[in-house]
Amino acid sequence: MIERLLLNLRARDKISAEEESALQSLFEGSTEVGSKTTIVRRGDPLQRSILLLEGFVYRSKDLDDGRRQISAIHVPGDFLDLHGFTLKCLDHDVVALSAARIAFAPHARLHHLTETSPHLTRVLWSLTNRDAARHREWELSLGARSGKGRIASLFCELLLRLRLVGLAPDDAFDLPVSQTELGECAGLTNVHTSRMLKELRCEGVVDFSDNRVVIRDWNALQRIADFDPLYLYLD
Amino acid sequence: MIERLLLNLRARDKISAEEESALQSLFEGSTEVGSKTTIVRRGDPLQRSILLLEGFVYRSKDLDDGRRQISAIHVPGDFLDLHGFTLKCLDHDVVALSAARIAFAPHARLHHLTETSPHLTRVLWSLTNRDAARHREWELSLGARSGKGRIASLFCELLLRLRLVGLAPDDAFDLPVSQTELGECAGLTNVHTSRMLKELRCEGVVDFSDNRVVIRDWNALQRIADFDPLYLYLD
DNA sequence: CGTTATATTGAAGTGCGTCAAAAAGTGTGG
DNA sequence: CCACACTTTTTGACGCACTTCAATATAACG
Repeated sequence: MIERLLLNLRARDKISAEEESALQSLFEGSTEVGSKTTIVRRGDPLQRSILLLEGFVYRSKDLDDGRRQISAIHVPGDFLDLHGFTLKCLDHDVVALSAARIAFAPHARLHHLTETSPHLTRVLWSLTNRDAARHREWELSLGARSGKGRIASLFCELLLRLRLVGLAPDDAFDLPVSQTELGECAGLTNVHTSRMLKELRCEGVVDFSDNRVVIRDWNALQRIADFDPLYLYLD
Repeated sequence: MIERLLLNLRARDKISAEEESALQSLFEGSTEVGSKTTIVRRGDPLQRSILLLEGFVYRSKDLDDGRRQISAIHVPGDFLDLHGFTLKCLDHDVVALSAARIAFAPHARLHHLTETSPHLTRVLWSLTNRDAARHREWELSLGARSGKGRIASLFCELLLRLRLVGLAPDDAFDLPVSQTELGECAGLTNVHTSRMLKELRCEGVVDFSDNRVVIRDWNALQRIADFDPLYLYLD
């Protein structure tokens, strides 16, 4: 069940067999949620953290004028709200992009883990720090990259993250987002997102259609994004 | 020496007297660094984390075309690179905005702390999670707020953070940044930053000049920013 | 087969960038 | 104290990336 989480963790740290089973026992049974379900609501008190097993999920924040910003996209093997363990509530919503399967880690068990395994505590801490690193890269995108560059950068990031958990064996992967949602990641309107995707497609760089990203020219995509994977801490 | 750090921590958690001295003993002697000094360079291997005692510091990332994005501003009492303890190196630079005084926490001591105090470990973990929450809010700013709103939002955030550590007793505070640097926080050019500041000044909302922010109409500033302090987790 | 989401395209508007020059401030050495 | 160089701020004119509005097309679905 936690294989993909382990792939994530082992990209940076050694996890022993005993530690693996300690992690395993963090979780109680898994659940299915439907597409567009709000999994965690901003401000709600939290008693558990959630691991994404299958499907795609985003974090988002809203402004009063109706504008919305997606601040992260989560792929299988990601914790959705591990930061909620120390923060007690979230400053943002967590919403399913697609149908998803999730597992719960009660905060009491996480607490017990921090009391008994300093190493695993550091490993989980590190996971939330990698979340933050991706937030910083998105700040760079939103503040400094062109529209096309933001989309290219997002595709580069997702390819590497999905490849790590075995969901992008060749240079292609499923991505169940509408162009509107993609625009909400990139700080663009759906209209402009559509235009930028068309350009990327016509230039033979990347093709996004039918909820699937097919990368045709990885070097060109990285160049357009000015992509440097250091921030993903995948070694 | 760590009074301001403690103010930060105690905004969310109880810290006992023994814990206070455990935190105290994390640090070895303090140092002065000059304005514009790069304190930590992206990619460098790290053996210690740094606490900001006095002065202002930012985190920044660059693109090849010369554009730069500041992803965070740090105020006294902030850890600059506590995330470096688990990440081993940073994905961004850490640079002094003004002359600054810093103290060092060797990673060996942080490691020891995680082995001996689960509670303090969770408390420090929480600090990095609050960093990430600010990153998310900046993503919202950069992706969805207008130029004026981004600047207003930044001023709102800094007021509350500085007030917490006693550096904004009334609705005003020192902020040693140029308009170019302010623009690099907000994803704006120095020219447009200047125009937005002029508007805010002429509307009687906030006055930024001589490296000092004077808030004239706190309600209007919050309204322009669509500011909600939940993400600062100050309770 | 209609009904509703999503994607595409066009035309026009605007917030912000770019370029350039002037004005104001800051520091240095004489 | 002034003279000088340098940085920062301000202002104007113009251009462009992206938005807005609106219509059409395409796909998804009961």
